[in-house]
Amino acid sequence: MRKGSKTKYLVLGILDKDSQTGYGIKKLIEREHAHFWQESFGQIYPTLKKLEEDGFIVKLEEDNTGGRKQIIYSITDAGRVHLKQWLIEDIEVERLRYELFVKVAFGDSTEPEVIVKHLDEFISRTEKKSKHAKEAHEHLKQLYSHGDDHTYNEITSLGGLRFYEMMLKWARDSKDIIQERKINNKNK
Amino acid sequence: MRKGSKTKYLVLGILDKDSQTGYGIKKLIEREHAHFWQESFGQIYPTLKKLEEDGFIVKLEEDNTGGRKQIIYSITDAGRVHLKQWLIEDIEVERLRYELFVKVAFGDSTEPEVIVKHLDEFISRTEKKSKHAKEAHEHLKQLYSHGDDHTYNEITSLGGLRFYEMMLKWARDSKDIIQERKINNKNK
DNA sequence: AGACACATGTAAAGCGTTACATGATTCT
DNA sequence: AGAATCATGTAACGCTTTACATGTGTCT
Repeated sequence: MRKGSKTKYLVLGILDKDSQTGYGIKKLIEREHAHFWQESFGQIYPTLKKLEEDGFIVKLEEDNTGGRKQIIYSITDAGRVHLKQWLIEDIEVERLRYELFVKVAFGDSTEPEVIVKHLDEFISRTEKKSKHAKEAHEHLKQLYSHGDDHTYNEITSLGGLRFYEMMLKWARDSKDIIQERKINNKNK
Repeated sequence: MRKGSKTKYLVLGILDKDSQTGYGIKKLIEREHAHFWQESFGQIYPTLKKLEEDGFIVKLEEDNTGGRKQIIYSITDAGRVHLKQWLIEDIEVERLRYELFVKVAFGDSTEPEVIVKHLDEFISRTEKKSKHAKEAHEHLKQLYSHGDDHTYNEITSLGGLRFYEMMLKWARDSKDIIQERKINNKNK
């Protein structure tokens, strides 16, 4: 029941779709999985080394001849078996840490204006993410209607989109409640 | 710009509402902040020690006389200043790790039934949490209508509730999409 | 020329969970 | 009597981020 790192499965899952460099894996996680997962270079490169030692991936191409240093990795059959095995296992990690919620929960320890400011900043940050997620989701939906199936990406991007939209609505509603109860009614 | 641990602020924020034991702080985080934050004993007790050394909290009462060992901590003025300072600072941590999304995203590497099973299990886990969050939120709303103001707790619990409801709807919709596209249409 | 993105990798430091150790009280 | 909960605390281990080091290619 030990909760080991999931990094290797992220790497394996990505490589099962297409061969990639370590850098490419990192960028892909940022682009497609950022709503619900994140990894750093400091974890990806050592993981890649370890996965190769274990025979789960191989170096497909090492472009070192004068040009830019680049190592493209590819998944092996053993790697695919290992990934499939993990996909069947029960889910262990459901963890989220949102500092905004903590600060809002402690609102009574400061001025309402401080909390409203955090909510405003959150709203503008999240509006960008939401817009981005919407575009990505529309794109994937269109690919499907053109016969190019990315159903699982479409579903996860839908989750990201709905998450951002829900959070935006929550932040706006919360702002309204605080303003109504704590700011406009100060002359109570 | 270093992202230090937030544990001490959680502790301070909770103690600013009421004096507590370390155990009580842990339980309170589980009860009221679990939707968006979590802490372990292994972090709370050392943090309490450190906060006392720094003069941000004091031992209010040490019930050690024959009875059950218990240390109640209370926040100091210096602690309140420290907390208020942090509440003004910009938000640094917005991190979530949902293994379910990773597994769904890698759906093509396994059978659709495997993904549907994970979604089903997620739905039953989340239904419980959602129900619980709804009750907590209703309770806080009622307290307000009776003149007992817990606005900030009400807002954060609303966030938790909406999060679970959104996730439930997403999981159900996703299941439908997978069944329609991947399972019923196998005879394509 | 300078900024930025591509690309790989290591080391240090700190974060955080889990397991362990210990014991009292309350509930069934 | 036994299980669950209350209660405190430490140690080990592993996870994860951040900073650093280094260099190429592309765009303005």
